[in-house]
Amino acid sequence: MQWYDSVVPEVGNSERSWGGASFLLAQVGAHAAARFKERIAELDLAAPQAGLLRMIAVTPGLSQQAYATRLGTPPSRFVTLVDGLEARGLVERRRGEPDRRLYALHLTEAGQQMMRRIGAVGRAHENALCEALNDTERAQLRDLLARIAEQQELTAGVHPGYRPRS
Amino acid sequence: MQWYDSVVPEVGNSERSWGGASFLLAQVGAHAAARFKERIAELDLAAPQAGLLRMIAVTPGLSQQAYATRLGTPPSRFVTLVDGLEARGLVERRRGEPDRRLYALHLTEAGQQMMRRIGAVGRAHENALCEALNDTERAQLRDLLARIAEQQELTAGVHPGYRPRS
DNA sequence: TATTGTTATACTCTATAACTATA
DNA sequence: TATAGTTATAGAGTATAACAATA
Repeated sequence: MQWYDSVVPEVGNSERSWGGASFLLAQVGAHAAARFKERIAELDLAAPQAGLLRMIAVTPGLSQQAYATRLGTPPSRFVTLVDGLEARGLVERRRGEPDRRLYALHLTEAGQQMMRRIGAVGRAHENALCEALNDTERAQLRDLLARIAEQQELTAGVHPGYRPRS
Repeated sequence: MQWYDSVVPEVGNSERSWGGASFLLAQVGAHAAARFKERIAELDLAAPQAGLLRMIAVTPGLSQQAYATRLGTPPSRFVTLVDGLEARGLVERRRGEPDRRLYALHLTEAGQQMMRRIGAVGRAHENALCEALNDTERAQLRDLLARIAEQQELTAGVHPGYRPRS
């Protein structure tokens, strides 16, 4: 008998679906996101900002449109996101050459420093979240989740929260 | 080399934290929630409504306050949630006896029928989401997630989305 | 005329706090 | 005076669509 079975011993199959992998995934996933949001807020960042910083760090110099397309974000929302990072001096808009319609995005020095702090936050978060599992089990979990992600055609490193909700 | 490693081969440790279990959990968890939202929308329900219906099905007859406390939801939001379900004839408010300040919540006949349809949706959702895994692996995944949930002190069957965001 | 980026606006969801009724 | 539930209102976050600049 598992923990997630024990609480609803008397109900039928329909209610029991809450003990399935899909509900646990949504539940624990939302918990993970909430805890990360708390930690990243201490750097005065929102989670989507941290995700964008990381994407720029990994693949710098693309146009705003290119990043927005990769993330699945509507342009107007993406502009707001970049505005916040640029106002804090973490990201730089460099006018396109020769096509002056586009802006290539780059991390500033401060932005690269921020990425290192985000990395530290991420590692602390990972450890706190997986405290119940040993190293072998964590690897097992990563493997199972990665296989689901691949089969569901999720893009590595891109959180679905960037996509429109409708 | 895993799928989630292969995409960012050249970057440092800070950016690599996106391949950790915690990011995969948030990512796949958000995906699971989004897919469930789509499916449940075909029954003209929002996900939080389905979760509340299920809680009432499992433990009927409590006061609104009791449910709201269990879910961690502010009273005003809870009222809105119940209003929607009552207007559709899925949930019934029964005036408290003898304390006429409370309303005990029960599923109507239509509400119980709806729970069966939700159960079918949930099973289809589970199968689609876990298509990449065989039965043994699904059990493994449930076990790992349930251990994290327990250590993180999550309440079984209660999605963190009911809690205030601040 | 098409494309990149921006701004204006409206909509959805939710939290805070004031309010009503019962105790 | 305290508690259960409700209503009013404001705020955050986000999408739609119109717009300006450049090609």
